[in-house]
Amino acid sequence: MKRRAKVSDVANEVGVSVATVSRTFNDPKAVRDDVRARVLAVARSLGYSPHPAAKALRMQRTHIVGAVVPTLDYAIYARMMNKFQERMNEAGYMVFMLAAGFDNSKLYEPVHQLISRGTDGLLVVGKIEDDLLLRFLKERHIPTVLTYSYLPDEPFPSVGFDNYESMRQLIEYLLLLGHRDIVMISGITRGNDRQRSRAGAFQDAVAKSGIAKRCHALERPYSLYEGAAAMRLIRSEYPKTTAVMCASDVLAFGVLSECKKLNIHVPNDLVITGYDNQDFSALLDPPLTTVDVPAGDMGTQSAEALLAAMTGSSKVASVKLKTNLIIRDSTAPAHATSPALAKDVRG
Amino acid sequence: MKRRAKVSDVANEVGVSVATVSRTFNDPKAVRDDVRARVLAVARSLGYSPHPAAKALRMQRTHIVGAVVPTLDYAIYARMMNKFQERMNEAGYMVFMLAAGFDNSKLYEPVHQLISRGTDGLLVVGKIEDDLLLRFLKERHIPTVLTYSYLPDEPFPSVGFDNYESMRQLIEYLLLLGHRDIVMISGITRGNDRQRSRAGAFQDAVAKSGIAKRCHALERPYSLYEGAAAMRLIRSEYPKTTAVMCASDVLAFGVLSECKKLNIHVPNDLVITGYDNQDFSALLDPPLTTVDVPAGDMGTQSAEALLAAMTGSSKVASVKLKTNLIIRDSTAPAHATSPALAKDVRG
DNA sequence: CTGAAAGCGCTTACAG
DNA sequence: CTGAAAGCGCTTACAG
Repeated sequence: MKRRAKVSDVANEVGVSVATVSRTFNDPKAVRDDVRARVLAVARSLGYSPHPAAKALRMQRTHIVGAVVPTLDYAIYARMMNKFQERMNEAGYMVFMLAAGFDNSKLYEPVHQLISRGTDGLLVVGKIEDDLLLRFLKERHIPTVLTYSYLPDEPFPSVGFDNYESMRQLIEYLLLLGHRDIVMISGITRGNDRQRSRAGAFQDAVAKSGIAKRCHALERPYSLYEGAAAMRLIRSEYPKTTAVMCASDVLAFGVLSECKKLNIHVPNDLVITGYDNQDFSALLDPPLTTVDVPAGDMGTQSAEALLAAMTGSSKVASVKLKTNLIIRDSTAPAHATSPALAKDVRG
Repeated sequence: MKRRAKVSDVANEVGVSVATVSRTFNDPKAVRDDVRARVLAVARSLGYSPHPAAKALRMQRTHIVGAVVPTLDYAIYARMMNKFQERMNEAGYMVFMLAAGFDNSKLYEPVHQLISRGTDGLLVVGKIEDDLLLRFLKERHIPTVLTYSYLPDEPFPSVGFDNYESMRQLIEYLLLLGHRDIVMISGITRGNDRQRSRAGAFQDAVAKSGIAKRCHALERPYSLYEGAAAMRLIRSEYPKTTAVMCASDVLAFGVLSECKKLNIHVPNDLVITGYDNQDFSALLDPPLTTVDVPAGDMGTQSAEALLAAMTGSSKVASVKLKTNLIIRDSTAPAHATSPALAKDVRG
């Protein structure tokens, strides 16, 4: 079994001190050109790379960051994390991903463990609603960036979009199309600021329009089957409903598939909207009106922000990303509205 | 800023040596009951946890493992990794995930880097087809487990299923239904033993049935749009096709959505099959015949195998997991076949 | 049952 | 430009 090469192995073979070997890598211009060249050559031939634990111990930096996401089993997070990792790797960092569930009020235990294992920085999806964790991060001065939501008033910089505003726009569009009996299916709002913002946008808009009594809000876990089940409930409990707004494309997919079973025609009998603009959404039948979310961008820019926070000099600014309302046939104004109106909204 | 507590902080406050503090955690019965209690209490109040880098340096074990998956952006891998992580965390390990693409012949560079960063063990999706990496893992004696494919002849233990056999069964079923003009759309086979096995099962089966000339195989990256595009090609190039077999549900979803656009009725005009049994597959219209893959199980059992490989005593046995043929309406024998025949195949 | 001391592999202030 | 030495925080063989 071949032992891992260490600085002293390289130093011995070249005939210099370990200090010189170390400098070759960490402060190259401090060592004479020909010596550096010889060290590099030997290091290469021995397959030397610095022992990460030794380096981390000495430098008090692990070059590891933690990323707290609700789950990996959701395309948007997966895509975001792919990009985040890519950028962090480029910068010499490794990323520990922690799938911690959707409730950010119970983050202390898992995240504390993550940090105890040694991380230089932290990325968290959404607002941290766990005071214990908030205090811990502050005390220990852990560089932290929030992502997914744009949260200018939080104690940490954030890279994300405006969940409230994007949902509000979508609702305005449905109101413009003439819908007044609307049901929203959001995700579980406890410990989840994104879902709360989206559900809140709905409540506010229907209240403002004086149609709160005709509208209803449901909370369901993200899943196709929950979407389908919710649709059955809507059909029996709120039969006058003309529009179902889902806070995720996955829920909308479930609703749509149930409509097919129930022989409810979309969009003629019922209009459906989603959120996320997943790949499949354009290929559903009918294609889904939804909100496009810049997952990849968010990953890259979150990495940028975290790197800045870790170098630590100046305060890192939050970044507000744009969403796009994508109007497709699942809300096509079948009879109710004129093409002119639809065009007006699109523009 | 609160400094992180270390052994000497605890030792000082309790009035014992660092050795005793260390023993309290690593060899509790070697320290007197009352002393241990006092140490524990102080450690707790100081929020002490051993510095991971120091511990790793001293023990020459990081308690970190690497997991090499093609991408996180695929439900099956995500679900598998969720379970793998869960089990590894329980056992005191952290998991570094590396999204390394689908071509396992180009794994050396990224995996070498991963290992240089310090990992006690390695999980790899599929067969490693990179000789450089194979040699490196052997030389350094890195405990390694392969997953996804059951590979009894590889130099490392594997936890997975039989891609060839499961696809063969599906083809037999289509042949039994009377299909003779069949197109398979597989993923890219280069550096991917799973796709090669599935494509190989197809080639062998149609050759054996003497219908190779009437059948065709396409290779496409995993994506909805590639599936849709492939369907357009099938329609124009192979118009006699009565069955399209896809090596993933995602491709099948794309094919199905294109059929809808082209006014091809499934299953009456064309029969479609997938592979993976993703959540959405049962909710497509029509629901998709596919192969159910035990993603969660695979994750847990891979963790078990890797833990065993790292304790290292005995040789770890490979585990063969079962797949299930799930027959749904996308292959409903519309006119061609009798219910009796279908029943026969299901049983 | 307990403590003093060595050493894991690295980096860097200090002296030359 | 280079080297000897200290020290990052831990664990454990050794001595008592």
